[in-house]
Amino acid sequence: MKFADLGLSPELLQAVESAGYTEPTPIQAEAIPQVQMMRDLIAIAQTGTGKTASFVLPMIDILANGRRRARMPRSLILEPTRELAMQVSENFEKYGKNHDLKMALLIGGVQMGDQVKALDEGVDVLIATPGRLMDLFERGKIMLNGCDLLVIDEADRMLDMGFIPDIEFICEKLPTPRQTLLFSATMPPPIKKLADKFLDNPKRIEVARAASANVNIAQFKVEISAKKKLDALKYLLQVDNVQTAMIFANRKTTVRDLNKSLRKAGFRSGEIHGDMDQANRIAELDLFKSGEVNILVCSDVAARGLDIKGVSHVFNYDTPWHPDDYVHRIGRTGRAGAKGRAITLVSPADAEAMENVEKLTQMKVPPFDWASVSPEAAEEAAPKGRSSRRRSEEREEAPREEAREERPKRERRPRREEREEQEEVVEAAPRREREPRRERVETSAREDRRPRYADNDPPTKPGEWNGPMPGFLGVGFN
DNA sequence: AAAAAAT
Repeated sequence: MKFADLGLSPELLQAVESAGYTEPTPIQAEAIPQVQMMRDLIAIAQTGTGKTASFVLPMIDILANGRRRARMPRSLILEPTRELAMQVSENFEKYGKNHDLKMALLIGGVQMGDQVKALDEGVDVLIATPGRLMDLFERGKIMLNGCDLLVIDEADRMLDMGFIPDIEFICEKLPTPRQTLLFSATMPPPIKKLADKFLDNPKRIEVARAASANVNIAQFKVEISAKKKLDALKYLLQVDNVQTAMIFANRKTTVRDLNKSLRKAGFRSGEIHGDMDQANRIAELDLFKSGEVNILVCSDVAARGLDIKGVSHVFNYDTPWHPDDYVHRIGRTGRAGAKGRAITLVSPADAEAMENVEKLTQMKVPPFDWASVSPEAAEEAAPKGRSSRRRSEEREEAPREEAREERPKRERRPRREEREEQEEVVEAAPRREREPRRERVETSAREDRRPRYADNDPPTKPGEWNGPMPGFLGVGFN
């Protein structure tokens, strides 16, 4: 099957080809003909399956016929987050470059002026997050009665975020008959209900089982105490051939603190979470995409759908509360057939969440194989000032005492305490020692952002390895 | 328990 077999217009095919694609993904091959036939569609698909192009491509051809009118958009795409909306608009630009189509990106956190101006001039497609769309609608800036093609993307995520009432409100303002396409990774009952109410005899397609993890992603866990997570992470960032990594944490405060610590330690890291203003979110994402920053510390704002090329690693600094999010997070790597690695730091507080992840994915995540670390890399990354031999002796003799000595004396506010301890560890390493590592990461990131072990890395299987992790990290939860 | 989304 080739894109050329799908009955897309020559202009569109040219754009697809110049973007470097010749073969549609399974969801594209299934969905595109349905959209072309103007059928309603329920597509159950994970992100990273080529879902976006499966509606963007046929929409471009549909919208090529007909004319836009002021304030009356002809089609609407709803996205749960601003970043996803931006990404879809980039897709429209890429694939619509040979067409005279106008779009408006309606998201919060940015000035309304340009959005209103675009609406006044008339657009073919609106790409929006619900909040800003509702806002503009209530201000009388948009008429939705000419909008007879609707895409609800990431419907289950919209549900999680409490957008269903907004979506129902919007659907009621749209004309009938119209064509409605609904994309969702899962089909919880409220989404089913939404589909029954607003879709007409939809064709249902399903490409990958929900929560099935990509075989190109090698997954590992590191069981470790909460206070050693930072050390373990910094160590892994150096010894696991990390080119480009996204590091997820459960809390925005953790994201901030972690990025600070990593930068202090000389890593080129950035951060993204929902408390940052939109300009900063965009700027950080751009730095990461350009490679200027090769480590992005993120909240779950970045867990779903973001398609960034060449992410070699996903780290879960915390195990996500909701097991679905685990699948989404690790799906930021191993994209488009590339191999990726996903490493989750599991403290006792994370243990239950990890069990839920393993239940959901029906797979045991194997322990990280410390024996796979090359001795040179291990030596370079280990804390300075002690020989590796001495470290292993310490591990045998008195790991707990050592940990206790370093601990600040306050006992009553454990969260503060943990943070202070992290800072201390960072300060302990002499500045001079950190420089070479920085150089090394920079050059490798510029040359090739994809992981190097593409061929010899085995897919994840329940691991047999039960050996020790480096002495300074201790073993297991201790 | 968190995060996201309009101001």
